[in-house]
Amino acid sequence: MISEKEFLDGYDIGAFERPSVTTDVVAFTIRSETNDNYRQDSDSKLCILLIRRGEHPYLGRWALPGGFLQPGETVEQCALREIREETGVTPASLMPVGVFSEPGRDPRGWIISNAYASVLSGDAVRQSSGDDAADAQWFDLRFETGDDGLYRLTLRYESVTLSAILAEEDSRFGQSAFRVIDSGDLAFDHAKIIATALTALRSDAKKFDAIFDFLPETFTLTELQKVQEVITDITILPANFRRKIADLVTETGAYTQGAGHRPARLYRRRKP
Amino acid sequence: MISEKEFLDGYDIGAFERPSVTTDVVAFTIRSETNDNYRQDSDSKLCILLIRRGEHPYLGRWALPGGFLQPGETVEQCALREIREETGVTPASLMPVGVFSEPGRDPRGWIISNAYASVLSGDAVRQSSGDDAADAQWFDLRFETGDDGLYRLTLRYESVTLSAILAEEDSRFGQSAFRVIDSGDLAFDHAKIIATALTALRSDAKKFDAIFDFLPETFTLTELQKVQEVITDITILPANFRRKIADLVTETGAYTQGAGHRPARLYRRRKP
DNA sequence: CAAATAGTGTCTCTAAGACAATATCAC
DNA sequence: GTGATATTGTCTTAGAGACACTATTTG
Repeated sequence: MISEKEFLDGYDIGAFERPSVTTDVVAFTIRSETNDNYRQDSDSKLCILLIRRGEHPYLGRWALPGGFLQPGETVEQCALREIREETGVTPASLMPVGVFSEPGRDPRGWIISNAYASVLSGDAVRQSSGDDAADAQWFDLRFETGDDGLYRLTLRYESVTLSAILAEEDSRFGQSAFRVIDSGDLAFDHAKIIATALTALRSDAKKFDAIFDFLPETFTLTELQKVQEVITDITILPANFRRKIADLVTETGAYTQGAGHRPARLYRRRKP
Repeated sequence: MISEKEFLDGYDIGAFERPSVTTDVVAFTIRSETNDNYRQDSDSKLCILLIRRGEHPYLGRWALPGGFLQPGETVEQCALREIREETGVTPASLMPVGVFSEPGRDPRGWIISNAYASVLSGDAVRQSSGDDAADAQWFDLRFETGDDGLYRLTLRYESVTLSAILAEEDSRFGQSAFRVIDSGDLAFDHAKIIATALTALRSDAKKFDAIFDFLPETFTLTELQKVQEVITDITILPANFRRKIADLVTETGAYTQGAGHRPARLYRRRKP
């Protein structure tokens, strides 16, 4: 019998065929649209970051930011690195979405993807944009059910519109799985990844889990509520929302100014 | 500019270094202990399956069942295959636990693991046991917090006791992360995987998500309640439990027999 | 009948939802 | 004052938890 050291010295890790491992990130942010009424607060929209592919395969198509896992890093570190490279911002949160390993999902060969969702504060994104290449863009996102039970995912940036159709496969353990019926010109199986990530984000937002990360350090309760509503597509009465998050925030003592209406208290997330 | 076909024909997927990819499965079941009182119902315990390693590394130590991902299969299929190979049973559920990719977690080299939790009905396991090798055993499982905020994971099978110590790292998005302080003789980072899987199972059990899979097709409400209590370690009054699951089950019309006390209605899970 | 589990009715309390009312700024 | 948002109070209702009580079997 050989020792463990002898075994390891002689171990050939290349004896088995290995897949390539990538990480894809669905980076969410919320952007406000300027309003013509100086008194009215601006509208908000949920966006995700897409990259226009500069090489084969899917040359010229839009895809999620992502890349190959490198030796010495964890998949989480890889995801953070990708986001930083594309946006210059380190995301506040990184939420696992799932592993996508279906054979044939990448024409280059055996490639499995670890998908993460991350949330960037709209503020941070606005400040660090500019050095962006024109092939990285934030797309407005909509995700709706039709009468036929199918889901329609619509991504829009200026004149570019991508529209994918998906069917819900099954949804055990809180996680939904989707099947792509029409990829709507998105690269790879990224329509599926985006749908899965959004579903995960929505269920977290219901529990107030991810919503703080969309906002800067201090925020008003109305801003916070709007974040939740934009994500979940569910409106709730302000009085009730305030009661529910009361324990998760603390007052800063400061107020908003010059908004054309009554100023609002600024809050900060309370450490639990 | 070359075409996509030309690109793919010339693509060398081996140009980058790749990790090996494995799947590890935490297979749960519930076993009942025979009681000396003929009237009293048997006690139940939560168990997981461990395999005694027959080769380096960690030769002779206990480890989770698992194996390398093979070309042409998804990680979920790989997990199911591993469970089937070790138990002869196809699990009712397969729940993603996380990806473990920390450098150095496997002495053989760069190996990342996709962990799944699965639930087997105690019935099915009992029927198909016997052809088991002696190196696959069901261990009783306990997982408790101490006063110091550390967690103690205890696994026991006959005279073998494995006892690991873990610290909770952070717990965003409902998923807890643990750091191993003492692996308690478990192979690799499997103490961490087990702790993470159990935490995930517990939170699912609270929502009645996984508890049905522990039982055969038909069951009594008391059995169902006991399953939940064994997993979550939280007891609840029978009257209240019945109210809460009322919508998730249907009566079969049949009753239990010969239990030394009043017979119980048999129920079946209601398809939603 | 005794021991043990099966099953029901109902009270209380909390939290969610609905609604109404009041407060405060910029212009 | 007007238009907008901010903030609070309270009524109603749904559901969780606690308790007390009744029902049914086997030995």
